[in-house]
Amino acid sequence: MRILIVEDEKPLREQILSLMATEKYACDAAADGREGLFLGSEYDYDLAIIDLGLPLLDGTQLIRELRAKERNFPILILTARGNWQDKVSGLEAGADDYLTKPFHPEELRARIHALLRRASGHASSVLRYGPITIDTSAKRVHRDETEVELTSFEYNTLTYLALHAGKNISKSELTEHLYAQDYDRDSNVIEVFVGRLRKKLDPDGSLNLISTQRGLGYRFNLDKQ
Amino acid sequence: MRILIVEDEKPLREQILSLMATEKYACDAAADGREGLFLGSEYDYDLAIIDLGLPLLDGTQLIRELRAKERNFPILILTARGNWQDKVSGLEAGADDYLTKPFHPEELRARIHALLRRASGHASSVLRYGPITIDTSAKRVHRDETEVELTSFEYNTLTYLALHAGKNISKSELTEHLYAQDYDRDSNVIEVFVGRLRKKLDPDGSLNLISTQRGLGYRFNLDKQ
DNA sequence: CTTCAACGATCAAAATACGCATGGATCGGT
DNA sequence: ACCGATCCATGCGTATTTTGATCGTTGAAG
Repeated sequence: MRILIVEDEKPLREQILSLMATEKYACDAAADGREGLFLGSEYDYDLAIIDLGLPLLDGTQLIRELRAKERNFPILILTARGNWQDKVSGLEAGADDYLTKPFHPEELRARIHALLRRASGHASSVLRYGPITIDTSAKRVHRDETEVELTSFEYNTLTYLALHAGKNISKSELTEHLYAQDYDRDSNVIEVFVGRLRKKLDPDGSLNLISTQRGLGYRFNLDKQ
Repeated sequence: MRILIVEDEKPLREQILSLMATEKYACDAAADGREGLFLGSEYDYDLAIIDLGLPLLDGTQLIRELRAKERNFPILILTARGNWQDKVSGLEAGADDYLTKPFHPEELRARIHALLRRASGHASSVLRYGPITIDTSAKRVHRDETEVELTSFEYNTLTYLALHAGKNISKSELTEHLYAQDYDRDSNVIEVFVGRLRKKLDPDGSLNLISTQRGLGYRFNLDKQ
């Protein structure tokens, strides 16, 4: 999952970044509205966290411009306590949720979870695909009642593929969503991780868990239940 | 739009109901959790507003049971001021948003807007041409319910032709769009790929899927639906 | 009606690109 | 410094793409 953070106050920005890091999300950060607009236009994020009070380009305006450009990822706005008018204008501009500063880190974590979950059209935090079960809040994976130990990259790769079950996901889409900015493209990390996932989750290939569409990408083949 | 309201305090319930009425939403109201569960299981709502502190069946539990029954409409929860733990557990149970009581009516209106917009924001990426179906986000092609496996060049050729259905597309236009830089002209790759597409998608020629305009190019013959 | 030339279709072989497994290097946390 | 996680380089096997040769079609001219 790749997340954009637009926050001008450095301490808060750093705090959010480190929180996101513990969650193993790939993050890009911008310190003002204009930079945020640039990044948000450039990349396809899974979520954006935007402070409404921003230099150079107001948060509300930033959201409007992003939405005008068909950027449809969920947006969580941060507002100073007390002025609900801000929240309302932000939501009307196209944000999906808000959080009042100061906030409890745990709450931010929960809101982000909820937004990402909702954006992928899944209500419950446990995803079930036949014998494969992914608990996104505990970040644990089971196959037929027995837990499968995954590293965080293996987990992220699996989740991204599973959330787009049935779709062909290109390797570049995967790297874009699993890694932060500028990543060396000519590497075969993705192939390695897909290989590991197959070995761990479907050693004998009987599930045909992840199939490769040569030249197009990978596809997660189990239906959500 | 049909909305479910589960709120035990009558004055607040009435207030929400009248607010919804001004928005022209169709509403059902329940005064306790059990009634809410009954209504929520029975009908397919577009959104639910649920107070967390409910008699007979706790709000969090109610949400969990609804989600377990595959009720995937967005849920907005109402909580008493101050205890963010409630919100968190509600969101983890499968809610999408919350509002702290007391709230400003204007704000409730905005949140509901945002949720409904998000829920319906599923722009279909499926192109349908009679029996031929192209899912551009999954990069998969079907003819009459059965999937047709295409290689990436076959897929690209098909999509370009389909997106310009009814028009004559010259071979040079195709090469220009399918290949990066100037491509060796005296080659018959395009003919080969058109041939493959015809064979895979319309083996007996009954659809007249792609006709050739001698000297002009090719034409995709099905109308978009 | 036949002939001819230009164009397109088809096929199979050759060239290429792509993905996979493997093992070792490097990174990062404890 | 250690250990596991992640990343990278290599070579191999194979699906895909490309090519070139051949054959079929078309439409116009003779």
